[in-house]
Amino acid sequence: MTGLIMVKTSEIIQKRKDKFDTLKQSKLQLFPNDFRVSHTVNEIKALVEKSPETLKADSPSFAVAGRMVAINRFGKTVFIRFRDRTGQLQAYIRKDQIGDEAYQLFKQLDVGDFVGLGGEMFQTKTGEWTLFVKELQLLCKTIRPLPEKFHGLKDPEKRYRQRYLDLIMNADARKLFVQRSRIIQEIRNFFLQHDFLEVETPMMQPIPGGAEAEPFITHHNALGMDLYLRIAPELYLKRLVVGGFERVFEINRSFRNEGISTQHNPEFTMLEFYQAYATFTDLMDLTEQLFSTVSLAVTGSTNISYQDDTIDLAGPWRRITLQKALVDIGGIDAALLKDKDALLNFAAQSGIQMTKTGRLGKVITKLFDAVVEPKLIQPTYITGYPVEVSPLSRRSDHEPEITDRFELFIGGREIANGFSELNDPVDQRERFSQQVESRTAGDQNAHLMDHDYIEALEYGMPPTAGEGIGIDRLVMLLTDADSIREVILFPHMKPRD
RNA sequence: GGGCCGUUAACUCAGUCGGUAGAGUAUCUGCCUUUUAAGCAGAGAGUCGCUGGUUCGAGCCCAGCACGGCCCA
Repeated sequence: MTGLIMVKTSEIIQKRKDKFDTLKQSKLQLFPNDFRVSHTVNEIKALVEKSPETLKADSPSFAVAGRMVAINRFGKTVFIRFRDRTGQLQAYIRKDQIGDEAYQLFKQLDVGDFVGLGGEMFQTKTGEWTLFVKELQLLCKTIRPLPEKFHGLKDPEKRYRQRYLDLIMNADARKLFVQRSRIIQEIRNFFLQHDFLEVETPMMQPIPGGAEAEPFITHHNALGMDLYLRIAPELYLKRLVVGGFERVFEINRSFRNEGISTQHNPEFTMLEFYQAYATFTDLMDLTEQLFSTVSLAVTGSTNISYQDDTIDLAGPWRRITLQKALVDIGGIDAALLKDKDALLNFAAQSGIQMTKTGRLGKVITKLFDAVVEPKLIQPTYITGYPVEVSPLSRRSDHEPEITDRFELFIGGREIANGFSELNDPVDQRERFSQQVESRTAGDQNAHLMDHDYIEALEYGMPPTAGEGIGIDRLVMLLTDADSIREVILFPHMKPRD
């Protein structure tokens, strides 16, 4: 027995296992795969709606399959509810219809088992359309009992670790992940309709770039080198613009080696897109269109209710500079904004902890996160980001110390980040050099020098604007979810034991 | 990293002042041929997250740890 962990099996599961063994010994196929389905539940329901008279007169036969989610047993009859991918239907089983042998078999089945059913539709006394079962076949025997049907599965830990149980038990969870799929499909359609090309770029990168974040490190044995899981696809997508793909997008999984919270999962889904001959203001217009289109398609409205707020996604959205937002929304004296020490003083007095004391631009954006961001409930574009916090953005023609960049905030959270791309390779090299200096000075997340990317720029990237949108956060917004774990099928969890 | 809360039957949850562990659903047995969380009668089911401590005695008090939730950083 050494090395074996003795797990005490609960009574209820032990009884199921005993039943399982008994059924197996009776030569019954517990896992057949020869049942053929003629209709889904929804197809049958559509026929009920469309031509109930035909169903009554002609009694056509249906073959359906699904998981039993409820069983009401009487002496010689049974009502069951079963579910396939399209919906739920009631079936009625009578001993005098399916015969003694089949009825005895059915008595051995449990909620959760899969069955194949053949029969006709009829209406019960209460008028509910129900499948009158003529033939019945077990399609999959289960050993573990499902959670109780009335209260369902509530324990968040179990819902995340065993998402399949959440999906079986909770209609809301099923609905949410269908919504997520539709949101992503709508985004894809939108960009395809706007003549963008969908591409795939490396997830394993020799130099992680495109964002300020800590990467996961992995190792390639044959090459004998470390590689990094991407923190963003940005620098590869812009290489494609250099290559002549003037409009590209990637719905990408990216990875950041940071803390886990209701807003952060180590791997997350992002949309990035790049459009040549466009500016950051063009992308602001495009994003307003995108969100309105997706929201309308998925929720039926551009007005959504999120937590305690009603959010209007129909554009145009408010556009305001970082400086003005700090003064008007954050209540900071405009005179302080040019003075780093004065700002740090203000932060200290207001009880705002400033962990990183970088340069003025860093302090300003930190302060913004604390005093302005939570107040940006309605969609708001913030513009006028300093060059030093925007190492990949084009300088403003009017004010060289700020960039042609915006961030989008909705519901008090950053949803998107976009800018006119820096396509001057000389300026880009200088920006990277400054980042490397910051890194040497202790900023772990500052960019690394990427000579290969600069070489690409030296071959010439047309004027271009690009943007990244956090898909998980967008899904949260459109599904009224308060935690990122609610919108990711298998969120990262610490292993148990 | 810090604070607060949680972890008891398969699921959802009670558990008083520290005195041998409770309910509903589910399960099992019996009855029941139109139920809607079906009903009636009966039965079984627990390493009270883990490890220590205090105590005659701990689900309950104390300490540490694990996992989870919320908030803060």
